[in-house]
Amino acid sequence: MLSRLFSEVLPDVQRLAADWVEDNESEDCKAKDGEHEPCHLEEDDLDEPQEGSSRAESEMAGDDEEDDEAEEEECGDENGGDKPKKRGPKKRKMTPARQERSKMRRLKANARERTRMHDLNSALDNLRKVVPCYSKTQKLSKIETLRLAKNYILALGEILRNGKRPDVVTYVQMLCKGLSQPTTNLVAGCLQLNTRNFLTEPCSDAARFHMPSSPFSVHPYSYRCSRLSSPHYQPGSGALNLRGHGYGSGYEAVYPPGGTSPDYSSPDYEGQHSPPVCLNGGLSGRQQESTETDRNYHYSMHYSGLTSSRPGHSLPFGPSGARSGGAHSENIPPFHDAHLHHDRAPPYEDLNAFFHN
DNA sequence: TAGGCCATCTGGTCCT
DNA sequence: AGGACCAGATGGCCTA
Repeated sequence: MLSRLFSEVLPDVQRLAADWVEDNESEDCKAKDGEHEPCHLEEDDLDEPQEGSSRAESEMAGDDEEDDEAEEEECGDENGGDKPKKRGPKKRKMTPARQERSKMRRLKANARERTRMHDLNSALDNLRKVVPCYSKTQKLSKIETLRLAKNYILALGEILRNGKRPDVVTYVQMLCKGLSQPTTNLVAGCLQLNTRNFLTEPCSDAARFHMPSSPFSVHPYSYRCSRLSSPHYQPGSGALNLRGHGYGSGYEAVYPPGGTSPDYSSPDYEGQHSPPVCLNGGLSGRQQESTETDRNYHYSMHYSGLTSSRPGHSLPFGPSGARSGGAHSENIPPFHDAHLHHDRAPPYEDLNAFFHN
């Protein structure tokens, strides 16, 4: 069943990411070697960089009529002196008509290229929607989308192979492998929301906010609980350093046992925007921590809002921070904006069931 | 202000 | 010949 599930849900992901899987290593090497080598323009190209006498234009102008013959003769005569003859296609004089045609061809080619890139971006958008942690406004970059998709496929494949749900930390590690620190925090933040009940006994709140189509149960407080009550969380430090306590010892170091609900009336809760985890161990003390912190906080917040938008699901606070008297950061996009992709496609229910076996 | 990301233009190459 | 694909160059925008 799961095989069918993946074949239905992930063909696009697989198709798009397959190349990435294959080329990942080579691309990294390419990047190290400096992939933006300046192109070596030939002297002829430098003469008229816009539309004058580039070699390609000369070649593209091959659809000209009879007058070309005479022009070619001229070109040949130019080299008839002491200088050795130039090899390669002979240059043709750019008549106004030829220039016009060349310009039109170029414009058409540009339009095609634009369309092609738009299609590619559209496909990438579709890919963003099926990988974990999707947001309309705070989109993953192209490269990070591909990396995450690759990891996601590998992780799902691993699940299929083993036939059992993975350890959450391992799962997160697999997803975040090779991702940049901001993306790692982003994904971890999203996943952490959903992994709360993966690890702890469901409480009444968890039952209330359970999302049936998510691979993990959702506890809207999970992120906040961990940040507020974890002994390892320090306001302003920016990170709960999972690595510092060892992955092996587990998530519970991050999530305090019992999962006590935070005191939402406490002013301490306000403004503590710390990233959920530090999977790569590189966030603490970095300059970026505050921004990534905010970003992750936004994601978690929106996700909570998403759950609240479901019929029969209520939230103690709204997307606009109703709990804090309606104060709402301007930077926070609409609450329904960010969510886990598992919240959409019916096949994910199967996956959800799989994770909750 | 530097760096990252992106869209676009452009020319080269390959394929039909 | 024309289209698809690719990669380099460039400039704009955004963020730390």
